[in-house]
Amino acid sequence: MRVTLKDIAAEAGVSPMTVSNVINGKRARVSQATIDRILRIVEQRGYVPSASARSLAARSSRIIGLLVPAAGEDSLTISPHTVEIIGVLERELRKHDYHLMLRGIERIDEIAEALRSWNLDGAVLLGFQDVEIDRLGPDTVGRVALVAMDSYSENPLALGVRSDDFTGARLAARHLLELGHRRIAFAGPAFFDTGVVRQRYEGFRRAFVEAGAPWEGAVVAAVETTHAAGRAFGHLLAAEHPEVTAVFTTADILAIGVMEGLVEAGLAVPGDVSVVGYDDLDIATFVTPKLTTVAQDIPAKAAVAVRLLLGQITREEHPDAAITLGANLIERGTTAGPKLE
Amino acid sequence: MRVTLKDIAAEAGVSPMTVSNVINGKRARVSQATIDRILRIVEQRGYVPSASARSLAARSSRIIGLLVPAAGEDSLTISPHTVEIIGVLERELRKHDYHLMLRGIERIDEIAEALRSWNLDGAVLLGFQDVEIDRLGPDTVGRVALVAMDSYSENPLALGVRSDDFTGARLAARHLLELGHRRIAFAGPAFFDTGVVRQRYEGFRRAFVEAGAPWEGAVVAAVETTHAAGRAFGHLLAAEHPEVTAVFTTADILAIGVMEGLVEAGLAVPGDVSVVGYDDLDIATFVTPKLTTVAQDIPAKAAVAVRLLLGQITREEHPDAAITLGANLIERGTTAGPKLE
DNA sequence: CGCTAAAGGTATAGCGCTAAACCTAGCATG
DNA sequence: CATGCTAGGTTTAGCGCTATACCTTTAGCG
Repeated sequence: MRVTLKDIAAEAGVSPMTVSNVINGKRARVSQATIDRILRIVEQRGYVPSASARSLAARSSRIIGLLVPAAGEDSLTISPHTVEIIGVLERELRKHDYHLMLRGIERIDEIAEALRSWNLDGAVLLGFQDVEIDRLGPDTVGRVALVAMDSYSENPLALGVRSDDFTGARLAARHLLELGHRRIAFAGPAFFDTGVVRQRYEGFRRAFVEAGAPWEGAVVAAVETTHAAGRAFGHLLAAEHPEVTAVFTTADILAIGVMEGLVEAGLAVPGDVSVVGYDDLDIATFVTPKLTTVAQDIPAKAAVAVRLLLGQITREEHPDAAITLGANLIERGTTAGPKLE
Repeated sequence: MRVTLKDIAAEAGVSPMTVSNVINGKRARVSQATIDRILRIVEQRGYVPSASARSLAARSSRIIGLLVPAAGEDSLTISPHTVEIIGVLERELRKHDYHLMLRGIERIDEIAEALRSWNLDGAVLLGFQDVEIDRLGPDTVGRVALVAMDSYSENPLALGVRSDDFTGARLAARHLLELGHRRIAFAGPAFFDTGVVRQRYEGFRRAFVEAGAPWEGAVVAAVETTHAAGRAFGHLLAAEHPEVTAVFTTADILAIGVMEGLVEAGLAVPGDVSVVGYDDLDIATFVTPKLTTVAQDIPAKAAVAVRLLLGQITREEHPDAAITLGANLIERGTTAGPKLE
């Protein structure tokens, strides 16, 4: 049989409530002698509190949900970028004695279900579109602390944490423009009207304005964030857009696909076409030449998410709203001046 | 206030127990009319059962722990290989209405704590050493279903699921030997005496025996499974082992590091030195030339883990013990015959 | 001396659910 | 007619914990 609070209490000769208080650190009204005695017995008997009983009685689970979109039969698409976030989230939460529950979300209303079923104290939304986050209402969310990674949604129920995508893209585009490129492609997933991609798109445009470069030089393409789609886009560029001398992509994996596609089509990187990625994942340095890319501080992003989450949970106040971290360009080997004709 | 079973019961004019039975699919002794009425009300009121109350009353949480070693201040080291596993685990478990709780383990006895605190129905051990798994006793584990990924531990409390590492390494080594290589390096983490690495090491040796090649030709080195360590090893090989014409590594990331190190030292891959990786991750095709590597069916591995887990949970029987899946060699561009002198 | 306040607890009443045992009406059966 | 069986439920008694309110004893103080 399980060792319970009652057992400890009986052995220590106090009421269960006192043991509960000691274990939960509410020691103001307990004598030091009693505290020591209880802790010794707890240790000895290997008592571990029942989390379910706690959640039930205290109406708080100390679980944070990690909610990730799951497309039907597919398993979760966890990008390398996401993995790093998960690792840091777990560590930070564990430090504060919270637990992480991973849950794939197929339909958006499963969010509410997940939150209520487990009495989650909070949740991190990872990889949702802004439109989906916009849809969250007070009825679904309740009094749960919510943080949305890489979101620009204005929904006050889910605080956004993101790096400065506008600036990141602007720096990348400026870099290409300064190198002398004028016909530049923008390749990213098809959500130009909202969120992260929108920001990067706008940053990209801004650089053109700032450089006084004609916007007609830009080729904007919707390309899925996969290696395969990037490769196909590389082929397409080579075949149908010979005037393009540089490509900005919204993800390293996409950039690497594009590189491969271009090379297969007989073009050199950066000799004929320059390529810029986004995220500065490890893989950026695995390709030859090494990928020029925009770096964001992913561990910091995750740490901020936890801070925001716990801020909402412990103080009842709703903290300062969305937080935006920096982004900067890492120049490596895939960018150079355009070929002189 | 939360909508509870009682509320539903009151509205439907039945006892809470009947509602409970209907919701849990134990409908044998309930009339169809009552079932329909209850389900309609549940739907209408948006009733979501409280998981904590359930766990407490039923002594079963429907949570599976995903336990991963966490080295102190570092965040979880989740390799790309691991990520894929996590995604599949989540999907398979969700299908069966189980949930996944991610937990970093710093000291081995935290496993017991995690299991008991949340009343876990089972757990997947990901990334532990065989020696650690060997140490798990019935007292720590209790009646919890345990599956250890990539383990060769004989501990009957934690069923191993792995691919055939012996054969994988044997195929890789045979490939190199058949190409004519005789001075071959084996590079892998320093756990030669146990588990996965042991199997691969033995498979590697076996290939030498089978080919009638002199074992003196082998150079066995302990190299951490990181890009940086691989790169350093590449340098070392070039400087101190010019006789070596091929390298077998226990991980793609390591192989990629070695490639980079060799190239930096002025050697060509595969012109001067052939390289073989392990896992066939996406990154294996990102490098130039593309990496020859040993592939394992990772989704299948995860699916088997879930099957084993649920088998233990639902039927009380302990299933058939460890399961080993296949492994096969993917020949790409990093292997060729040794240079003729 | 009477009163207050602090220290150090305890008692009560759930949290929301489920396992297990029990109940009852209605019908068939020998 | 006594009996058993079945369908369709209900009752009881917790699971292990915590929030809240309450109760003593002792010392301090004017």
